[in-house]
Amino acid sequence: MAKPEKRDEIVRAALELIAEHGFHGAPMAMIADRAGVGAGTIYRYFENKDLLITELYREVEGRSFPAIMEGYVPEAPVRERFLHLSTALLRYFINNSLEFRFVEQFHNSPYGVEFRRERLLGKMEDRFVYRELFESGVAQGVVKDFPLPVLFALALGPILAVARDHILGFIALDDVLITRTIEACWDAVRR
Amino acid sequence: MAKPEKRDEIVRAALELIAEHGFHGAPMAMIADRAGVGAGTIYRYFENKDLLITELYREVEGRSFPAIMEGYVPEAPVRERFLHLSTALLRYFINNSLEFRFVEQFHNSPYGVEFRRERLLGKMEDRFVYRELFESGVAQGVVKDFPLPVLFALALGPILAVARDHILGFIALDDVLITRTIEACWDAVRR
Amino acid sequence: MAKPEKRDEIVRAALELIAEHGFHGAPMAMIADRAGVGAGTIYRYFENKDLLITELYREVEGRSFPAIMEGYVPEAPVRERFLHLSTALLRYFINNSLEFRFVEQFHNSPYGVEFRRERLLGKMEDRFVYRELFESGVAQGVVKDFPLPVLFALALGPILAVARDHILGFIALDDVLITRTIEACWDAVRR
Amino acid sequence: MAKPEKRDEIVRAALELIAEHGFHGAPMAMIADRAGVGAGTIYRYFENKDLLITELYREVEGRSFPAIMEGYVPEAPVRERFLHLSTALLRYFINNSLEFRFVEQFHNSPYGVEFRRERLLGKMEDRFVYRELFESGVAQGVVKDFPLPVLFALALGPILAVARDHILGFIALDDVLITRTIEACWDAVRR
DNA sequence: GATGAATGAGCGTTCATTCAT
DNA sequence: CATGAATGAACGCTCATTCAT
Repeated sequence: MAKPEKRDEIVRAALELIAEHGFHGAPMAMIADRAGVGAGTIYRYFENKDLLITELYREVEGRSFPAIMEGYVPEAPVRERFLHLSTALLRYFINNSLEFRFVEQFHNSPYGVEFRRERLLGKMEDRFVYRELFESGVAQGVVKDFPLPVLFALALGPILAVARDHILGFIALDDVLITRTIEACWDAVRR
Repeated sequence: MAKPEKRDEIVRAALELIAEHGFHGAPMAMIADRAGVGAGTIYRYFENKDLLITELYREVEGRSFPAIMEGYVPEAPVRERFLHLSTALLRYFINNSLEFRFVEQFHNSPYGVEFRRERLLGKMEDRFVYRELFESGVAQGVVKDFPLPVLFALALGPILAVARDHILGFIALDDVLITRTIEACWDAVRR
Repeated sequence: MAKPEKRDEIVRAALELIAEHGFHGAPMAMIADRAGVGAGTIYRYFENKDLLITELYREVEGRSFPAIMEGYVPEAPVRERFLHLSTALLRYFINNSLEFRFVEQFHNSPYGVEFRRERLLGKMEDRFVYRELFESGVAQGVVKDFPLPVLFALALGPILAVARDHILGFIALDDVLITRTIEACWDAVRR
Repeated sequence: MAKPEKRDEIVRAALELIAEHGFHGAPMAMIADRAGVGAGTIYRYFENKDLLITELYREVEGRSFPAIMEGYVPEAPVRERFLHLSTALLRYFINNSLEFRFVEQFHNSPYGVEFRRERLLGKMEDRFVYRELFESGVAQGVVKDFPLPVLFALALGPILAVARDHILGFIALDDVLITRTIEACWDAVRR
């Protein structure tokens, strides 16, 4: 087994275990086991558990970006672009529930606090598109004039909530419901 | 120190420590210490740590109910009632950040999963008012016809998000911003 | 078993194991085992392994003092006093080989370095008597005018060496040989 | 890089690291690194770490021999020869502090015990000269009639002690002090 | 009823050694 | 021959839980 494959196996195993059982339920030995790797091997790729988790987070965070940018038309009207991004994001969460649950775990953990600010300021890739979108929306007078974090809350808060509920089996989001939900989010941010 | 006082001290200490440092940062010995109680004493009131935490959760969950019900007029129009409840809830979170942070921690933890269903079904006190409100709103045609979890997501998702951001110091919610944010949430759910 | 007894058992077990097998050969679990105590119990008495070892050292270092001071006559001539102290010290080492070997291990270890200075400056109890003795000896012109560390080296270097050899079974020190050896040490320091 | 050079690099690296940081601070990987060699390569030259260290010891022990023999006159009087050897040895220790510190570490470690006997019996090169010297000294009646280990202790114990103190910076040995110290050692062994 | 000393399973991490390349 | 990635046993340490007092 070549080098990058082992790293990937470790990352995948950590993602799975943390998504399924939380940070408590993912000891290094268990991650190693699930990755088909010796316990010490993890430390060849990651200095310690904290760094494994934060690197995993960065990796996972980046993965949604291409998904939401596919078919994105920067010249389209703000509303269209909002609907596109948000629909794609919700779909991505639903179709990648491991990633979604890991990220949720991460955000509500000691690790996540330091990452919050950069997310709020729209410094991460996917947030950055949203940021630009909101800023031009506000400038054009089609989006309510709120501080960025409030707009993020209005747009993404419900998306995260319904994604969570869907993944846990409390609702079944189909195409129609997704579309309507995203449109309701638009109602929240639009002027 | 009489019996119920000890129990209360333990609960208070656990709330504080978990809110401030997360579940990791709140060993039983530390909780006992902060409560001014012997380590073994906790086990006279709570069978084990899990039960301490879930009981603490139930208690904390119930506390917001009186706060949001104060001045609530069941006969008022749906919109008015929604604005009242949501504003009161957001204010409660902001003014009781320990409780808020604990509940957030709880929801994103192995403990929280089993509690989600009853929340989603509006079985907890405060959710129950919301549930009735949404149901009558839908019946009257003033609220979008969504499954309950989606309405909860649209209404409460942003509230939780802005409360979090406020408590962490990323935004400063004043009366005006609170009102406008809640009105935006109404835009999301109203027809 | 009452509290101080457990602490003493731990200290004794650590002393034995380190004396017999060196620092490598004395894992915490083994110390706990030999002390008849749970592994975690050690940490109720000592914050960590380093502190267990340095506290053990301080304790052991102090033990030789009463032994060498017994029958010490501060008014006696320098030579007499030197012979008394050194003989008593060598006897103490021989009769307490665990302590001796532990201290030897300690001095030649990362732990020991910081303690060396205070020993050299005669700041420890037993060294302090020697220091006074040498200083008055130099003042009276009966001891060679050397820096203190050199006098310590001349007096104690051979004592440590023969104690080591005796304990390891390479020589058999009897009363006559002890006396003659100490007198030879006096020859080294006397004018 | 040819074979013997690699071996030398490994030996040098091990010497440096152990002298500087002790046995704890010299993992095989670090030795390999410092030697500019792969970790596995060490095992082509040394069966395991213990053997690397003991071989290193034998090598280092031998190095002082030429230094002390330079200018040694076997026909000179015992006193002269003693002063020559001991002065040269002390100087060697001071000028080769890495070797000195390694050897000290070694002696006070599980490794060192088995080597003590042959040293005490004067079976190693440099000890052998001393042994002969002492034996002829005793025969001539100019050296005290002690068992060999006691004579070694009286002569070398102080030398090791002052070398240690000098290297650690607690005293500054200059030519005068060296000479006087060695003469004091002679006082200890001479009749 | 209350205590807190004692416990030991389980954690994250290190490192001497092996072996496929 | 040389490599260095991989290994896993063993380490120091934590903490939920128990139980003698």
